[in-house]
Amino acid sequence: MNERSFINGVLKKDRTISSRENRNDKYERILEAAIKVFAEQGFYQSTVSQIAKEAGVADGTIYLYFKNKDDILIQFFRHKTRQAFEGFKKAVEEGAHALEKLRNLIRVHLETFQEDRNMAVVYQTETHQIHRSAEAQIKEMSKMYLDLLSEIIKQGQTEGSIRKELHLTLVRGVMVGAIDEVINTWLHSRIPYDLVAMADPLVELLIHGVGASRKPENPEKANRQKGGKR
Amino acid sequence: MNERSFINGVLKKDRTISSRENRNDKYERILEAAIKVFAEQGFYQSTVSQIAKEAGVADGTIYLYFKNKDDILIQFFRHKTRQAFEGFKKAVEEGAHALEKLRNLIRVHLETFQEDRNMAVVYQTETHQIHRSAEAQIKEMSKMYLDLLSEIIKQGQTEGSIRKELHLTLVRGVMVGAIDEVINTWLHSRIPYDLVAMADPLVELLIHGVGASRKPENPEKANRQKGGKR
Amino acid sequence: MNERSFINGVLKKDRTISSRENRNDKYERILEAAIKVFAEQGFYQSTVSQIAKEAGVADGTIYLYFKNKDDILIQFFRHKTRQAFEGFKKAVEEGAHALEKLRNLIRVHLETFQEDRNMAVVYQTETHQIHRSAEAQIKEMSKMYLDLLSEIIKQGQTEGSIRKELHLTLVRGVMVGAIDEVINTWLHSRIPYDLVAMADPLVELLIHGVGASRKPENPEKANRQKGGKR
Amino acid sequence: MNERSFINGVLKKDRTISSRENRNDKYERILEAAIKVFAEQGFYQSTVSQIAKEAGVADGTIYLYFKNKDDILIQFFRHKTRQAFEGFKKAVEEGAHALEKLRNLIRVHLETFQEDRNMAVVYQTETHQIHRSAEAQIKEMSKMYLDLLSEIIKQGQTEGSIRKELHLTLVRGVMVGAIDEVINTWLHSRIPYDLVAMADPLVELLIHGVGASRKPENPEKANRQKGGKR
DNA sequence: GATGAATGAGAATTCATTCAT
DNA sequence: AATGAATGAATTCTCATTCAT
Repeated sequence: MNERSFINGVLKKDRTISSRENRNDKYERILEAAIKVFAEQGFYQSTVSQIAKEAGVADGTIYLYFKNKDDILIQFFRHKTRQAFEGFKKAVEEGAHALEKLRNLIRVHLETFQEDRNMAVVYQTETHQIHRSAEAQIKEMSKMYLDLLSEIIKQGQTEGSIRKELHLTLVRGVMVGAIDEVINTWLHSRIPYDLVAMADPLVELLIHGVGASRKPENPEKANRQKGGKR
Repeated sequence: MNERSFINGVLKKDRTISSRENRNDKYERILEAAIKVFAEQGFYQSTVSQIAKEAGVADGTIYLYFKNKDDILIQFFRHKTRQAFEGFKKAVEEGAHALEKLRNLIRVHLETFQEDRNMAVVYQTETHQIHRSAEAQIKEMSKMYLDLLSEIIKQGQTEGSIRKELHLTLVRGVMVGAIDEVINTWLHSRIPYDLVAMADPLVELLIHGVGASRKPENPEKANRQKGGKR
Repeated sequence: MNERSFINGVLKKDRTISSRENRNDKYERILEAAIKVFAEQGFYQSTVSQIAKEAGVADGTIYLYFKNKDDILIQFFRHKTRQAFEGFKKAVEEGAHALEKLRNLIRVHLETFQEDRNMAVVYQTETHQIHRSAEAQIKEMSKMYLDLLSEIIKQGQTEGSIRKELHLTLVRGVMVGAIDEVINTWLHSRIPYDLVAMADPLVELLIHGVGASRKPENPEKANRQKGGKR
Repeated sequence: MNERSFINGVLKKDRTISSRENRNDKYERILEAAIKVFAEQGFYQSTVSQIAKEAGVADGTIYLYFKNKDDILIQFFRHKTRQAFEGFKKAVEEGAHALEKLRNLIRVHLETFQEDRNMAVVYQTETHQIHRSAEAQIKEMSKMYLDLLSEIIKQGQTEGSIRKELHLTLVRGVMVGAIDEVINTWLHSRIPYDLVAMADPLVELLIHGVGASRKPENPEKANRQKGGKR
């Protein structure tokens, strides 16, 4: 940090931060409250009043920070989620090869969702809705995640750790679905357990499959897939 | 019974059947209309009036066949879905060994959802939403599917086609998630393609995994995690 | 009864009665059912369907015998009630002098209402409503009763058994109100008792008042009323 | 506190009061409007929209002050009516002996109802209707009034101004009924007259009865009642 | 005459959003 | 900026009445 940026830092702190932090603070508070309420009741069954109450602000105050109710969900995907994804990206970058990257990704993903259960619920719930105002954000988010995975898979195929003949989209789908469902199972489980502990077994499963033998048990099928004779 | 009354009898029968069929017909018509509307707009954004219009009946008629709006969703899960699951069950029974059963299950599942896109959308969407009233049905449905899968997996482990050391819940979760996501991808895809064609590659992937290497070089470790250094 | 009318009677019985009685029968059944339902829930909270069910007929059948829901109430006042009043009139006629007539009236009134509790409830409840379609009937009914009383009172004043200086309307009002309230008390009482037994004490009270002393306890007031020293 | 903030303080106070008054004001306004509408059309034939219009507020505003339509009626009995009854109680307390108390009660009662005709109509009408939700309030109200009367009657019997042998419930019933009917007659009369003027004649009538002679005109009856030979 | 499915007008109630303070 | 009372459009649901069978 050079002098300049140091001063800026101080000044910012002095001047703006207090008010900006207040602003941010209220924005965050409302967003957090909304996520909690959404997680408990679902988006459509939640009312703006409930969110306001949970956030400790007046109903009208919500509209100083969000355009409307839909906008809260949009911002959730834009900020909360994007923020999470920055973490994902970083974790991936820290992996040396594809499989390590995959493992890192899944680990942080599970960690992040375990740490913020409400976020996890809202994410899992509202992501499956179509035809909504937050659609664009969801798609964008989804794309970010898929792109992240795509890169890993492609790298794995280049490196030889992932079978080259597999169709990218399918592999990606299986991975996404599997991760999703592991989280869902955890969310709906009556008895609490450590979600992150599922990361490594999950990765192992994705890589080696459930099959007991490496050889396709069924030659015809294997031919059909052209994935068999290895 | 003279000829006259015999004819009357027949006519009456005709009338009765047609009217009974009408009744059934209307129930089905409304349910089908509702599914269409739900698929297009989501449950909460759909109005009873829209459903009535789509079904070609008056608003009040809906309430002759369904207790309230929620009940329509409940009946969807109770009837439409249960019906589909009967098909799943039969397909599974027709399989000789575990892997064949799995393949059969996934095939009919994809077939069924491909054939009734609206049903697929509503199923995928509303299953992930919070529906206090339909919760019981969704849980029951979900359980049926999971039980079906559990049986297959256990059989596979007995038969030796599925690794014995894998945790049932995790395997099941990965399978369910993968299938779900394959359907979701298909539903959201802009370019239409044959969903059923995904069945065999999907099964292959689930069984053999994405990994290129034959065996986990270190069985125990591989299972646990640390399966990387090969 | 001459021969002619005897034959008529028989014929009527033979020919018409069966169908007319059926007709009458259903009319009565519906009316009775309606009164029961009205008594239990009040006019506005009762539905035509409930009445139909109680009467054991289809909803639509109601409209073959009554113009609409309001009409049922109107007919209640027109028939059930008029019928009761015929009995009242007869009882009054059987009295020799005014006080006996009064006693007779009150006795039959209480008897009739005790015998048909539902009728009593509906009568007491719906009579106090204003602004309804049955208004005309209620007024007519009410007038009949008031006229009956008026005649008795006037006769009593002529006979010397009722103070001449009392205002007819007031006396009538007090009598009507007192009877009404005695019935109401009985209707709302948790412990059942014989309503008719109240008749004589009630009459006694109306005639002699609650006061213990012969003379008005308060001369001035007595003067004001000119009803005191007798 | 400087002058400025002092002024602000005052202003705030002003504002607060005015706003609090507004709040109260609106509650009262809606309640008053509702009573007017109920008086004109009866509870069940009145719509919330009509009340809102009469009160000059939006439909939704009603629900800021009342839980639902029923609640308006409940509050009517809880507030408007209780308020009236406080006045009754006070008037009774001001009477020296039983008969004076009775006269006072009846006078204020008639006064109060004459002054607020709508209240009188709603009271007389809805008290006799079946209102599941308002039942408790009506009962409570009714009990207050009956208790007031009971005390007076018992005192009168102690004092010797009311015949000891009379049954409390009957006496009370006759009084309540008579008062009720006097009010009803006034409410339904086409030609307007002074209701309060009925108070004294009514009391006189209740005390001395309608009978011209103090002696029971009919010995048997008198014996039966055991109210005769005094 | 009898039925009861169908209708649709009408009512209560909710709630996102606005705006005066 | 913050408030929260007020709004009124929108939605669900009921039920008297009709009418084809």
